[in-house]
Amino acid sequence: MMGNDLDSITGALADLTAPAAPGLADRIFGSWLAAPSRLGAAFVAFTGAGVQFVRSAESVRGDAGAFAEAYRDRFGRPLRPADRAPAGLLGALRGTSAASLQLDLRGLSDFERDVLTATSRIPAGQTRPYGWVAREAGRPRAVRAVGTVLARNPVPLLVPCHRVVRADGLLGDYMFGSAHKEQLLRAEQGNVDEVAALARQGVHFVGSDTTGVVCFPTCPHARRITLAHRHGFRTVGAALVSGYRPCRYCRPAAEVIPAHPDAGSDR
DNA sequence: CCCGTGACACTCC
DNA sequence: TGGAGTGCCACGG
Repeated sequence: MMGNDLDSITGALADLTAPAAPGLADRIFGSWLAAPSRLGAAFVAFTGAGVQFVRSAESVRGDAGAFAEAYRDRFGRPLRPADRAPAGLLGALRGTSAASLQLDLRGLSDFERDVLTATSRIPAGQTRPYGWVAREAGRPRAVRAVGTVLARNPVPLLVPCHRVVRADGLLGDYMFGSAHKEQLLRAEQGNVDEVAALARQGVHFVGSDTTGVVCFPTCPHARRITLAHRHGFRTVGAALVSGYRPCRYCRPAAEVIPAHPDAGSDR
């Protein structure tokens, strides 16, 4: 923690000089600062309710003005320099402590929030396909819409959209470029090369014949299956047919298989 | 309100 | 086997 007496004093003074409700100031402007992240310097905008907007400095050519302009385009308010960072922000940007950081996601649609929430549940170093996020968000067929939402993720790095990948094993696109997507996954100890090698063989799921559980290849359970007991599958269905059940941790398939054959002629 | 637009997925040759 | 074609859904103009 970085608290000290000076911080306490200046914080108390700020409270005295700014007696208005924080919600009022939030309606007039947002606060911004620059901070180190796993993608180099990053610009961060926030309100009293939490972090609202994050962009790598590189993506705006290191121009804080361009960042503020992008913020204004999106949130309709100007930015003002902050004197201190929200609790937990620096650790979260660094990827060391992802917990206890408040996000201000007001203004997003329910669908967008659900997509970001599902995405934030993907552990570091692991990946899930877009279809998985769609299912976890409660709209199993809104796969393309998930991509649209993530392309506009207001808080990349904090909501780890770089962990959402294509079902065919390719990493897919990324707001800051797919090279950075790969870089982030490697930094998180993701088994990027192993997954790619499996995908080239048509394997997208891995099961253990001792536990009868089938996982995504990035699942920690999958990664500790010894070679002798490891079986690859192209689809979850193929694994189920072989008597495997989906891992309850990485959930490569819905617990209850929907399988409503004729649901096309509704309404 | 219709239409075009995607960080996708699945099916066929 | 992989690339084109088609289906998909949420949004914005």
